[in-house]
Amino acid sequence: MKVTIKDVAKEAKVATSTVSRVLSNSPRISQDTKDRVNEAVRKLNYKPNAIARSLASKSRTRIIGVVLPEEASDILSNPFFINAMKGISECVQRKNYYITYAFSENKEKEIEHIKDITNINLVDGVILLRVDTNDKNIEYLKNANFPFVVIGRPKDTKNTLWVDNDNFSAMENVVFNLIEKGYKRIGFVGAIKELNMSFDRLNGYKSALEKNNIKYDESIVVNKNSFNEEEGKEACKYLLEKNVDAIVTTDDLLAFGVIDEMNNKNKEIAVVGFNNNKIGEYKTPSLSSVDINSFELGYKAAKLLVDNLENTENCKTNYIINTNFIERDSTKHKNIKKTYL
Amino acid sequence: MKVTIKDVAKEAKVATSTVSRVLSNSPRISQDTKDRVNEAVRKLNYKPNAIARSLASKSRTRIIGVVLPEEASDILSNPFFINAMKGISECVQRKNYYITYAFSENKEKEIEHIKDITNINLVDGVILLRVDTNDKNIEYLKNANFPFVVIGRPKDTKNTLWVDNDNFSAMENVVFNLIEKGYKRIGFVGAIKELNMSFDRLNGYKSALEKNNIKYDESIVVNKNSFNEEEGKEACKYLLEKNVDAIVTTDDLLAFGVIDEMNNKNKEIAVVGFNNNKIGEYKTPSLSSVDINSFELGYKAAKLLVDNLENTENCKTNYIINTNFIERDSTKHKNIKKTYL
DNA sequence: TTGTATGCGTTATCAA
DNA sequence: TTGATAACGCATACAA
Repeated sequence: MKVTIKDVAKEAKVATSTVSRVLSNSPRISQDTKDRVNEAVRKLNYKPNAIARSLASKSRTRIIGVVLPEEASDILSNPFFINAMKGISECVQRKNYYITYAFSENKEKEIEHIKDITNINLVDGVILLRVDTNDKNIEYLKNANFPFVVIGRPKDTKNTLWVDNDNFSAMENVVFNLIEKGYKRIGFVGAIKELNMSFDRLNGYKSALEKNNIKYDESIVVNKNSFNEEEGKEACKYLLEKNVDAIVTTDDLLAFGVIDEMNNKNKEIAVVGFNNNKIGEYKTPSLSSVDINSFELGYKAAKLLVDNLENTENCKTNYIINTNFIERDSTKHKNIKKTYL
Repeated sequence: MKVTIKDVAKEAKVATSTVSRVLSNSPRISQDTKDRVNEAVRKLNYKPNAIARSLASKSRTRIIGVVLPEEASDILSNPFFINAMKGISECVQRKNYYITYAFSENKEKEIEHIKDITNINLVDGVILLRVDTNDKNIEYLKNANFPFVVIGRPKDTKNTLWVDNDNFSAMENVVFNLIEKGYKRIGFVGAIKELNMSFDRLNGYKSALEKNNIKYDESIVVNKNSFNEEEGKEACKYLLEKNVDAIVTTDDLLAFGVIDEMNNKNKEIAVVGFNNNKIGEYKTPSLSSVDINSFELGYKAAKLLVDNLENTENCKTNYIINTNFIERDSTKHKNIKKTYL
């Protein structure tokens, strides 16, 4: 039979409430009883029942729900998700919390799952790994007044907990870099405009051009419907006809397609991706990419949520995570000369 | 305020116990009250509190603990883990269960985590994603008499729930295939002998040789300490000196290293990996690999556990999952002629 | 500083 | 077929 707080109380010859207080480090307690109780705890190998504890303390389960977005294919090939989850896991363990998660087939199942885990009081808070411009999940959680944090910049930045890269600057920086290297006509390939991330990266692109007195040319900006190689190929085919000498993308998968098509057509242009996917190292040429520090994004998201859960006042409400531009062969062409500048 | 069973009882003008019975589909209940209660449930949008329910029903939380093994690097590059988790997630959702997991830094933290989640009654059962020949986790769970299932073949196959590929046959099949193609001298590269998987695959290799009257040569069997490219390179360097014309490995990461070294030395031998890592498609030559159906492994593991949790009698105690040998360029050499046979 | 009593939201037991 | 009421294991307000 499981050993309960009653057994410990009996063993230490105190009341259960005293045991409870010792375990929660209540200040008003004598060293003597503290020792006796701890001794009994050790002797009986007592572990508090998490469920009962949650119930008594008003449904604090110390469980965080992680919502994985529905794009199944992404999860496989995009290192963001797995790294973000590692970051979440790391933080959560430090704080003695737990994670629950589920893969959802589609957006409906996704929100059903959120409704489920929040309604039945399974989780204390929720982490959303992605945000749409018009995010139903956020809307629901806000309405239900349920604690949550999003990775990505939400519409309402003031009343939401969020963690994000500075996607604007990250892309601006990439384009600056290319311009410095001498690239003249830089195409843009994005996907899923609805994501704020897409929006920000496009604006970073525009800004870099503007600051370098290059006219923004809508005809070399392509927006696709999803992040995959096929879409990248199509975009590249189109852009090569427009005589670009470089293509920046908002995701490595798009960039992979771009590289394939470029090789196919025997062209040599600069290509940049986002997320620093491992596969990029194996491409020919190896792909230059922006590392978004997924681990850190996850870690800080979890931290933000837990801090706010435990400390209702004066907590931070967001973090901005640094990005790193990892340069590889796809942006190192010898035929481009600095003297062009 | 949250709506509880009391509110529903009041609304439907019945006792809380009646509401509870309706919700759990108790047979002895009149259609009339059933309707009234269901109506009240809908009207108030009542959702039972999972925590309270767990407590009252003797700590059945409907949460399954998934234990990710400590090799951090693996988790990133080995599609097995993420696919297995998708399988688990899929099954668990169908059965209305939940998952909790944590990444562990090392074996000690791993078992600490298991002790934690089992002791505090957070989970009803545990899924282990990997098994050592002398597995401390299994030992602990068995001793504690806590329900669990392992992916991989445990020592005590009779008293343990387990799901595994037929690793013996999978490797035997690969080697048979190579021999049929005309390869004469096939080297073997494995890692972490302690894993039963390693043991089985090596035996499959031996068996195929034997059945083809090829003498087993220990000098072309290499066992490394971990699954990574560097180890693969070293093994390849060694084996090339032994004049092998093919190398089978127990993991794609090892095979990647083999390919790199082989290209480095400008040799052309056959190479085979395991796990069907996406990156293998991008290698030159693209890597032939054994797909172990990770999704199915995870799915069946979860199914086995839940079935046994709910149905203490006459359940299955293991599943064998099929493998598929995916042939790519690394085993299609034109200079090897069938006539050699 | 410690003990008593009550409640958290269910399910289970026992009567009715 | 239903209703009261006692667990489930712990935390906490209140009393001592």
